[in-house]
Amino acid sequence: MCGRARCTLRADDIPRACYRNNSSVRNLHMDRYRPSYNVSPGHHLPVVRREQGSSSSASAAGAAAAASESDAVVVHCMKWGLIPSFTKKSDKPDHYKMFNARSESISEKASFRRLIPKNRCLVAVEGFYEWKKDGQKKQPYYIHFKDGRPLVFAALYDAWENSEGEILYTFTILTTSSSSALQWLHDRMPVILGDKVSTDTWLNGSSSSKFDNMLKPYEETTDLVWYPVTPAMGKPSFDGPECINEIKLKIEGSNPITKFFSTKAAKKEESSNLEEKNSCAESFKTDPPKSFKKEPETQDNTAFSSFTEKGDQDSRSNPISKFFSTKGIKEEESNSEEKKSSAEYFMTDPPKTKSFKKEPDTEDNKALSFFTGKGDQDSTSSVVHSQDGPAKCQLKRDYEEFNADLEKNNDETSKLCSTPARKKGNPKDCSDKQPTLFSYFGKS
DNA sequence: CCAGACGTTGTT
DNA sequence: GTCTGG
DNA sequence: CCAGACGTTGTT
DNA sequence: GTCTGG
Repeated sequence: MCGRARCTLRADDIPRACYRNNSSVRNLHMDRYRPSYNVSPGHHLPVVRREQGSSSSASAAGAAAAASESDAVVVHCMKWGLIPSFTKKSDKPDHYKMFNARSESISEKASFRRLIPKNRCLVAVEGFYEWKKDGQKKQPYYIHFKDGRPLVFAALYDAWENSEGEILYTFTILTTSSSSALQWLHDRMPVILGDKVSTDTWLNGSSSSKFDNMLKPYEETTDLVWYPVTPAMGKPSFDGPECINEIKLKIEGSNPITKFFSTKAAKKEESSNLEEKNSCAESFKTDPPKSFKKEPETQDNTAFSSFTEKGDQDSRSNPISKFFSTKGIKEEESNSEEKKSSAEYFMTDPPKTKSFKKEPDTEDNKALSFFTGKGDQDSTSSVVHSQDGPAKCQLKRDYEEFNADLEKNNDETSKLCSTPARKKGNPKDCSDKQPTLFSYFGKS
């Protein structure tokens, strides 16, 4: 499923995130956008949809753009949680009813089928959250791309006129079965479109035969990663960078001896687990050894400071054993060496923890500070750092610089902007396996 | 014909 | 709006 | 999705 | 457990 996400992207970065590199872009209702580390249904998010009015007038000022109408898109801020247009005006909109749409059945469901021809859109986010159940306990994980590039979800939107005559735009995110790598966490995941071709196919209203084969679990096992985060973010009002701070999971057994053995067992198991390929694995792969040899980091707790509450940190009950139960596929041997140490770096937390806490909605200024992507970028890329070493570090730097440039050049062109064409290799190559900045910024 | 539904997730 | 059920 | 409430009478 | 609220 997908019921919670992080979107702190700058408005200006959204078209690019959705591979709309050349098209002219118009913004709509973007003043309603509030970047957040904890977005849930009922909140606004920017989506990218085709400029729908008759194609002709699209270029309000698109002189220079000269983009073909067919390429014109709108970054339109809508509420997450579909409210079909046929909803009775008297009804109170329930955004939690249809915040997801099973991709396998959108062509059969009355509420979604009607949207397929002309109401497709894309949703870009930095990552999303998924809860792993452990009996009564639920441990949230943050899932994102290793290189920090935004995820692009396939979505459908609709417009509904409420009793006050206002038109409410809402959208639903398509889901599919989980990739083999994420199966252990959850059986459903959002449909992730990983390259320009697929986003084009989805946006351009191609027939079912064309798109149904891309509404599939994202299986590029090397670029999606994850790690456990504070259970405190389960509270919808808990917002800020601390939502994505990696935490350590506590081992269940209290007996040291038990711990010892379970840890060993864990290492063995993990290493052979398929999950291992994803840096995700490192989250727990490294945990057992860490908690074993080191102290639990009280730092975690400090991260919570922003949200009063009591000891949410009791997440310690998370049994490592749960990982063993995963039906991972056996594969390679352990190489936990480097990965292990890597996890250590994660704990360095994002700078602006303080500024964000509480009242994330206050004003745009605050939001803008996030757009710069300075602080939070670190935590995200830490994974990159640890996993892939120098090479990826470079990427990260490039990415940041790129963003910096963007900020300088595009800040004032939010209304209508067209990005210069950047000829690059075909996007498909890049998006596979080892996504690079080229794959992200490149265009066909 | 009219009336009523139109959804997903998770859990059991 | 559109489809299903009665 | 998760979090949090889950109630009435009577009095001020 | 179940429903409401965010």
